[in-house]
Amino acid sequence: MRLVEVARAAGVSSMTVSRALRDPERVAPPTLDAVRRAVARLGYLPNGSASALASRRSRVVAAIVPTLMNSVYASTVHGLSSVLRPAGYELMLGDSGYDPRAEAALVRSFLGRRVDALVLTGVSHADETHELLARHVLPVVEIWDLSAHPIDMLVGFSNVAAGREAGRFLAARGRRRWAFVGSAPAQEVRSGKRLRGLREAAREAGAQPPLTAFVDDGMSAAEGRAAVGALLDAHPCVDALFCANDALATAALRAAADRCIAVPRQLAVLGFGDFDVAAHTQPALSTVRIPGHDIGLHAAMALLARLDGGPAPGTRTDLGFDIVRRESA
Amino acid sequence: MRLVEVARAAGVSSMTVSRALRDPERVAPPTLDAVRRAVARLGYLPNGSASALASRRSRVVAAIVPTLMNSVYASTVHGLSSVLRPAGYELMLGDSGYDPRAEAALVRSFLGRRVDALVLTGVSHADETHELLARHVLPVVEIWDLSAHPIDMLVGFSNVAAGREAGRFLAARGRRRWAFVGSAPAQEVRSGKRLRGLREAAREAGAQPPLTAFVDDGMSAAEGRAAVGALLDAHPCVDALFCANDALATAALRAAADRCIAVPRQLAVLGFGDFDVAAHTQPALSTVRIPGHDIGLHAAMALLARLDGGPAPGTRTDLGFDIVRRESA
DNA sequence: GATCCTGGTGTTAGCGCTAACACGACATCC
DNA sequence: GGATGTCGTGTTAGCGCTAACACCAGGATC
Repeated sequence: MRLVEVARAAGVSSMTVSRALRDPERVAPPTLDAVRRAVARLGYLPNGSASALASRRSRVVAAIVPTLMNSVYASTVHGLSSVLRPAGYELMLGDSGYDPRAEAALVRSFLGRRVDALVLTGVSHADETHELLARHVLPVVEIWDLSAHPIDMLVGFSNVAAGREAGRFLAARGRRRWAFVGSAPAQEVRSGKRLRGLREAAREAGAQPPLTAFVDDGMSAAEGRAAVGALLDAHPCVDALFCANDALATAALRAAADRCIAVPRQLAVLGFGDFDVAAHTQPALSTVRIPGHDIGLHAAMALLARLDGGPAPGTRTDLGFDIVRRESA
Repeated sequence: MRLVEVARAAGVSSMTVSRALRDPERVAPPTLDAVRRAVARLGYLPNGSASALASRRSRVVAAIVPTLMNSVYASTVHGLSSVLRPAGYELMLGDSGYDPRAEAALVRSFLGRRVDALVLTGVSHADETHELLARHVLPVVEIWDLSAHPIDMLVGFSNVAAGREAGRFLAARGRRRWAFVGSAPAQEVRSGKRLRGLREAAREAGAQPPLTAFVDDGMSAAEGRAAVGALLDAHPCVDALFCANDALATAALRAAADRCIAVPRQLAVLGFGDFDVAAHTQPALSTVRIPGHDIGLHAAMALLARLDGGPAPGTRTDLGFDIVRRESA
C-alpha cells in the first residue's frame, strides 16, 4: 500500500496526497476530504523510512539516560515523551549504565539511524561522543547538570550548588563532622560535583573537610551498607552523612540501625534524588529533590523550538532543586 | 558522506562496501581491510533510513508499556534492550498510561515508522490495534499476561493464577474475610484477572466472596488510602487485603495505621509487584513478585529468533511468579 | 488588456541504500 | 577438457517518499 495507490483512488497526484497528510492547510478542502476518505478506506500508513530518506527528517528523537531502573530518570523520559509525542516525534531510548563508552556507542547507533535530535544525560562524555557530534551536527540537549561549555543546549541544575546547599542545610542544623557517601569523583562525575559543593560548604561553615566513603557501584545497597558501616566504625565522631543518592542513603540508614545509632539524633542522613522509597524509609529520608519530570519537559520544548528552526544554540535552563525535609536530617 | 564515496576511497564498488559493513564474511579479507580503513578515515556512518527503505528492515523494535514510572516495567524495558541492542536493534519506546486507545495510537505510529517487531504489554487491546496488526503483519510479543488467543507470541504469567495463589496464601494463614483493592475490572483488565483468581481461591477455601474497594487511578496513594479507609470503616471484620499493586498496598498500610489497626496481627496486607518500596515500608510488605526483567529478556529472545526466520507463531512462555513473604502478611 | 500575484496541483528528479542477478576467475570432478 | 561448482565482486533497478520547480486558472492591479 503506497502513496500512489491512495492517489489513484482519490483521483489526484501522489504529491497532493503527501501534502494532504503532512500539511493539510495547503490542500483545498474538497481534495483533502477525498484524500482522507481514500486513506481511511485503504488503511494506508505512510512509510516513515521513505519519508525520512526523502525529507532528511526522521521525526525521531533519541535520549540516553544512565538507567531506567531509577524512577528519577524514568520521570525525565516521561516528561520528554509527553511533549515530543504530541508534536509528532517518537522517542528512541538507550541506557548507558553510567558508562561514557556505552554512551558513545549509543550515540553512534542513534546518529546512524538519523535521529533528528539527541538528549544526553550529564555534561561529560567520551571523546568519541564529541567527535561524532562535531561531525554530525544536530540539536543536542544535555540534561541533569550544568556546564560552562555545553555541546549545544542545556537543561538541568547545578550539582555543585546542590552539594553546597546540602552542606549549608547540615551546618544550619548544628552538624559539624560530615561525611560523603558515593562513587569516587573519577568514576561518576555528577556525584563528584556534589562532593565538591559539600566541601565548599564545609570551608564556608568552618567545619572540617568532609570524610568520604566511596563505593564502586553507586546504586548497590549491600556495598553502601558496608562502606557506611566501615566509616561509622572508624569515625564515631561523624554526625552527618550526605549520600550521593537515596539508594545509598537507605543503605546508610540500615548501617546506622545495625549499630544502634539513632537517626537523626546522633547522625543526620541526607539523601539525594527523592526516589520513591524516600518517603517510606524508617525514619523517612530527608533528601534533595530534583525536578526530573520538568527537566524532561523543558529539554523537549527546547528541542522542538530548535527543530522548528528556532533560537540560536546556547540555551541554558537551570531548574534548580529543593531540599525536602523529612525525619532523617 | 555516502556509501559511494567510501567505495571510491577504497577502490571498490558501493555494493562491496555495503557487504563489508553488513556481512563481512562475504568479502575477501584484503578488500574488507581496505573498506574498513576508508570507513574509519572518512568517519562514515551508514544512513539507516536509506538502509531501512531498501532492505525493508529498520532494525528497530518498538515496545509499549503502561508506564515507565513503575520500576517493574522499567526492568522489563531494561531486559528487552539488553538483548536487542547487542543484536543490532534499537528500541523505540512508548507509554500508554494504561489506556488502550493511547496504545492503539502508539501502534499506528510505530507501524508507520516500519519497526521490525512490536512488544505490547497485556493481552487485551483496542479494536483498532487488532485491525492494524491484522493489516500490517509483523512479529509481536504480548507480555505480562497469558491469553488463550494471543496475537502472535506471548511471554508472561497468569494473572488469574497469581490472584488465586494470593488467596491460598491468605487462607493458609487463617484469614477468612478478604478484600481486594484495585481498579475495577472494566478499567484495568489485568488487575481484574487477579480479582477473579482471588474469588476462585475464596470459593475453594470456603471463605466468603472477597469485598472490593475500587479506585479510579490504580497508582494513586491518596485515592488508595481513602478507598481502603472507607472499606475498613464499613467492614471492620475484614482481616486480609490483597492489593492490585504495591503502591496501593503502601496506601493501605497508611490507612490501617490511621485507624490503629495492627498489621499483620489484625489485618494482613498482601501487595503485588514487589516495587522498590516494598522492602522499606513499615511493616515490610509481603507481595507477589513478578519476573519483570526476565519477561523482557525472554520477549526479546523470542523476537530475535523470529526475526532470524525462526519458529512458527504461537510461542507461549509462562515465567510464573513468587510470593515474597515479609512482615505484612 | 497586459501584468502581476496567489492558491492549488502536477512533474521531475532524486534521497542513499540493497536485492537480485550477472559475471569472470579459479578449483574440482569424472 | 568440458561440465560444474564456488567465491568475490560489479551492474542494474528499484525501495516509497518529498523538494523544487513548473504550471494553470482566476482574481487583483494599474
